[in-house]
Amino acid sequence: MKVNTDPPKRRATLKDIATELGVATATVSNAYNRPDQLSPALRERIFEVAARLGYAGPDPMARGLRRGQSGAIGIVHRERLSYAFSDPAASLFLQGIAREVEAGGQGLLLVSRPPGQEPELAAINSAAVDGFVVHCLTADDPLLQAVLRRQLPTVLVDQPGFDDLPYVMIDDSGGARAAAQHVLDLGHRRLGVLAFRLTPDATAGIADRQRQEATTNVVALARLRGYDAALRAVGLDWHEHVTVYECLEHTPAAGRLAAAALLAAHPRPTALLAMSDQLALGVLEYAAQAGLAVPAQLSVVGFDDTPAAALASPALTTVYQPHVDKGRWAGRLLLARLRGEPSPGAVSLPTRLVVRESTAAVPGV
Amino acid sequence: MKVNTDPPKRRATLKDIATELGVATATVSNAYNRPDQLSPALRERIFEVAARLGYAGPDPMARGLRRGQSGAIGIVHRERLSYAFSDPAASLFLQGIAREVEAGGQGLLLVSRPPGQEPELAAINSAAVDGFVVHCLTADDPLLQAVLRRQLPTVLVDQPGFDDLPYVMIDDSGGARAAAQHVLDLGHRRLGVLAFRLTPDATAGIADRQRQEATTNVVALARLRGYDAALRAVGLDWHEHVTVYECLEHTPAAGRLAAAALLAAHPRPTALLAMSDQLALGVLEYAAQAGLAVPAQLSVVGFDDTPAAALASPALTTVYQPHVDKGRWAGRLLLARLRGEPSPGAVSLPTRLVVRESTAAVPGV
DNA sequence: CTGAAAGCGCTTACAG
DNA sequence: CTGAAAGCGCTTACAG
Repeated sequence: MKVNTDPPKRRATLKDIATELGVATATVSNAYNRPDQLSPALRERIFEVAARLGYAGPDPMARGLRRGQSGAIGIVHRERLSYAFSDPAASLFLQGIAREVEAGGQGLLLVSRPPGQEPELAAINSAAVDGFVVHCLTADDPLLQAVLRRQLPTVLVDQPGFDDLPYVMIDDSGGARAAAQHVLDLGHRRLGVLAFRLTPDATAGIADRQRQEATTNVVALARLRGYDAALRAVGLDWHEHVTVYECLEHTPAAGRLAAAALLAAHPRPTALLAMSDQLALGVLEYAAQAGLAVPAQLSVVGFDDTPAAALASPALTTVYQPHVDKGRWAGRLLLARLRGEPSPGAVSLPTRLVVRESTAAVPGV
Repeated sequence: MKVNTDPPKRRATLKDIATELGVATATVSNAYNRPDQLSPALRERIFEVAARLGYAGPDPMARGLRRGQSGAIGIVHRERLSYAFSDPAASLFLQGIAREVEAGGQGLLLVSRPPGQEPELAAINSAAVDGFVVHCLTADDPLLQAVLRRQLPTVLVDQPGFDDLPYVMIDDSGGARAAAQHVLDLGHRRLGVLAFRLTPDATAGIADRQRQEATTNVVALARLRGYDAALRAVGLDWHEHVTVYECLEHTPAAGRLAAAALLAAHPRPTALLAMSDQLALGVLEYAAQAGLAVPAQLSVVGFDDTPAAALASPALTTVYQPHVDKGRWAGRLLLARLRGEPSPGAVSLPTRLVVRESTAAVPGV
């Protein structure tokens, strides 16, 4: 039922109500924000007029400007906006943040990253938030620079020790080391690694020694070092025994491509270590399609232990990391800063090798 | 490296830069927003001073107030914030919205819903957004009322024809009808339905005739009617052949509870129709644990066709709905309103029965 | 319990 | 190409 047939005009404001009622705008504001500051009767009259005038309630932007806070937490990562809902590991992590943030009634602003350079920064510059959680950006990423410039409380995830900002991370090198040691224990000596992008400007492909040494991505670096530590422990030389392929995306499709390239080498690697389950799942797909039996002819290890790892066939051997907890800690650390409460400056969470069906002894050993 | 050793003071503003440089604030503003309005040299000088003063860039809130827009889209649903990342169907839907929204550089604000009544509305009242996408709220839900009061461009999802707002929905009744007809064709005559909450104030349990007739949840209603249509088509009476159990949450755990209640009846239902895959997965879990063979002793049909449906064992027969497309359309409709472009007032998307392994002929027929 | 005043930080016509 | 002025809509001390 439409009652109002007047032409639509500008929206009613606090002031309109104040004028209508002959009171100060402060009084109307108080009706909304401090009920104890005026008589119940007056408050009622104010709400009545507000309803009649179709007042939408105090404008969040004006209130935010005045109060100096927005009530939202910004989330920034390298990928497209939709990645937050499509990548299993990202979803788990964000679920953790959400759990912490929802308790305080804050909103979660997923900052967009449209293709192209300038607008991408613009999204960060124009995000009306009280603080940021930054996921997995390298120190030299312009996105991180843009966030830093905002000078808002910020917590870094998977990016330790930058600019005195609090951070939460996992034991990447320990997890990677356990993964490599596992296949080494099984007798494998020719290994392939499916790595994340080593630098922000990466291109997909085999990463040679020089490329590996240029790595700025701390997560990738920690994991490479972890793998290497396992090799050293048994006296094996990294460059002699390991080929690294750099993947641009965390998707099974990228994993398939990497597997194809890695397995084309002679002699062929007998074990592939992937830096994410999504990539490892792609290896499984490629192997199935290429007629390579896993684990009989090829061992595969993932990283993350997302739900899909256990459901894959064969079930994926992988490194568990506590995604949800990582998110919760990121949320907690940021909320604590926002409230001026004390909190740890850094949180490091454990990882753990989960052995399932995708790894076995190297053939003929 | 810390250079600044002064005590921290208030953050620099446009005005500080203008004063420092002896120009008008408008000029500084133009340096950021309209590069063509001033000489490159002056613009450079402005940025230099900005950097020296540690200016964080134009304040998003002030800019938003002035411009009358925030650059963010608000998402509202009934569940907790983290549900967006934990429920597979919700994730797919949000992924669709994100895809549309990211192209325009907007952010996505997930509006929090802390427990309790007042603060829950407060979150909606204080969300600095340009418009809302409202997912699956009944017409009588206070949350929806709060959104409407904001008088922002809004699109409704799975909630048709309310207050002239544009909406996108799926063919719920057609999908449900196909599901019921499928089990009817297989000879089943005693059916159980695992339904969503029928009204906002629902409690979990068997919903009797009166309760069913009180249904305000349009999705649940459309599906109940769809199931019923299939029964009518073969001359069966609804209340004689169907028991409905109302579930409060969309989780396997809720599905297990419902299955336990539904299957405790004598004679026992031989087919269970669930309004979501999550619930159906719970039925599968319960059946496995109770030693009931699916589909030999019990047929199960889901709704959604989330990825888990195909991976379940037995693979779940279910009704496919285009979650991602639903999100994309919701995004498109809202963006079109925001831009003043013409767009459809309503979009209805098809559903489709996907027969897999969880349904079979009723025993002894 | 109520109200006048200042100001949050910016952008936008508009005049020069 | 540059600048003075108005105002976006609100909240917060503060005075009465």
